[in-house]
Amino acid sequence: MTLQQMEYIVAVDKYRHFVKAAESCHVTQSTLSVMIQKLEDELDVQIFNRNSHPVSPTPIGEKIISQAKVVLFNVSQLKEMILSERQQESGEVKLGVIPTVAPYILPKLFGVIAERYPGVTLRVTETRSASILEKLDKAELDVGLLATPVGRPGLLEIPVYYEKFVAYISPGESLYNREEIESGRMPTERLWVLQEGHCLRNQVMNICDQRSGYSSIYEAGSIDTLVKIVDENGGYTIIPELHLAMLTEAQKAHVRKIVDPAPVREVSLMIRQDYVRERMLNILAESIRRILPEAMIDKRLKKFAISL
Amino acid sequence: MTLQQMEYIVAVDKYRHFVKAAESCHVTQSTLSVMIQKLEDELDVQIFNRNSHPVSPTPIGEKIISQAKVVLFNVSQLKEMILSERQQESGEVKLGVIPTVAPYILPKLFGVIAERYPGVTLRVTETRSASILEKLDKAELDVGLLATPVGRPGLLEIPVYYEKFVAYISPGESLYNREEIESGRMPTERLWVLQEGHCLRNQVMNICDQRSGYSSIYEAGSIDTLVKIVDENGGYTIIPELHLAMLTEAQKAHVRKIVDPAPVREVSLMIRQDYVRERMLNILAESIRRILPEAMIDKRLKKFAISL
DNA sequence: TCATGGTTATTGATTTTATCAATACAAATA
DNA sequence: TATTTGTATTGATAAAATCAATAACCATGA
Repeated sequence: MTLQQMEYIVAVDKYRHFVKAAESCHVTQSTLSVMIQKLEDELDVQIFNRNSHPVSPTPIGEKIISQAKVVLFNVSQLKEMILSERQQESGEVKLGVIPTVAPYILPKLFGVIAERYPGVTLRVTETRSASILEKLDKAELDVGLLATPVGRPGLLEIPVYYEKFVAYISPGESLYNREEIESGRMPTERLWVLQEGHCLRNQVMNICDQRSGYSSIYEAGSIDTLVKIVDENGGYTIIPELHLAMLTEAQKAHVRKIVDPAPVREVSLMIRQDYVRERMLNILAESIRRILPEAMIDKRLKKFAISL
Repeated sequence: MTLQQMEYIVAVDKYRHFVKAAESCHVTQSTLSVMIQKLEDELDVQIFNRNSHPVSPTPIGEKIISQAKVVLFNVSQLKEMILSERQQESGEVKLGVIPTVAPYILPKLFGVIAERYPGVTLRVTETRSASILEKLDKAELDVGLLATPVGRPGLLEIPVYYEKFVAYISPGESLYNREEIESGRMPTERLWVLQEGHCLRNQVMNICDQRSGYSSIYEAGSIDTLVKIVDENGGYTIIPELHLAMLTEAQKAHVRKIVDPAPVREVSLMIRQDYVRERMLNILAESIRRILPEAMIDKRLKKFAISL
């Protein structure tokens, strides 16, 4: 029993005439005759009555034809579904990602997208929050991936994951001896932070003890550099959870959990309010989440999230 | 796109392994590989990701597989439907038919049944009502076809059609000059009727004017004979509508409508109350009705029906 | 880095199937 | 009885599915 045979019996039922039905199927009448007989043999039922003029389906043939139509309908649905999916799952997306997220997400994201959505082309710009927001405004970017909430008029935020912060401490520091560090007990005197303009800098400022004045005068350009500075010069810094994977075993020993409360940043996809490719957004969100550990997607972390 | 290919992708999705899936489909792994690639080429989508281990469907592949399952389910439904229909539409039926119905129904009934329900074998006995009822009681017959209502305990009646009576009058009779004859104006003096035992005899008695005494002393064994008797000896008789088709053109001129009210007999299928093959009954009823003019199936005639 | 085992892809030969053109056959019509 | 209209049959051919063998790929542990 084949789809082709089903098309043939549906055609003969429609035209009540083998020759006309054969034409409509773009085959000869003999093909139709043979194939329908074959089907009748296989199912061991007579579908058509060739004695009556014009040819007509038997009672059971009518039921077979009607079910065959259901089958063919679902096949056509399948094909249409593919067309519509492909349409929605293809095209170029201009994505802006902030530097303190990019190194943890992008390398795998390209692979996942290429593998799962071969029709999608990512065109990524790594740049700081302010620049991403501006470019979204000007529609120079389709989507941004950055720390939120931002609350910018005309733009929408779609939270994707929540990332905890940890402290990276030089063995010389007094904090080093604690197993965990309470958020309120982090002096800013020996703190290294990113350059002005990185949103992570502001977040770090929020975490640390505001009573003490800032005295660390060196500002780094990337988390990697920050860590190296601490290694060389002592002091401490605050780094996002995902950076742990990039530390050596020796460096991991310098990491301390921050608690009470554990600071968390919310990372979201951002789009213009008039962005219409909802499906593309889902693809991005799904693909990013696929890269991350389950726990980081948990919305319950949101309550600890800090803003700029 | 073939059903076979759909089975293949469903199997690969199930086993996540080409070799195992191939086994389950009773083909080699190379066949599966080639066929699935062919399907992917035709649809121009990647259904599976062969890089991941174990092999896994792409997002669109998942949708395709799930729709393919729907199609395959439809096909299996079709096959099961055929099995169940064939079961219900086959077997032998012992049918009893009264003599004043048999000649009009049976010749075509055999043809219709053979053509539309090749699995059904009719075994027909032509005999009078009382004998049919008896044999139904003793389960020597499965179904009876006779004039109703009978109202016999343990038996069910399923009305199939309604047949008018007409008068067949010798040109010598005074009634012959009327275009139509009122039921009440039919004297029994010159009336020929069937032998005792034919239910039609009783029905005719009911139609005719009861005030006059019966004087016709000859009783015929069949409608055909009755008509010939009238042709040869004068007088008149009453015959069922379906007999008209058996008259010559000359004889048809001797036919007069009976009106006010037009007498009608109800013809029904009868079965034992415990008869279980409901489907077979429908087949018989449908096939009989297929033989008759539309008008005779009209239930509105029931109100004119006469009983024994 | 190199084998190794497990997995899928490729290939050429072979079998099976679908299709066609031509023609036979059957039924209805004139 | 011829004729027309329609379906079945048949033998040849083209297309396809399948197989066995083997290549290519890839993760993983030595």
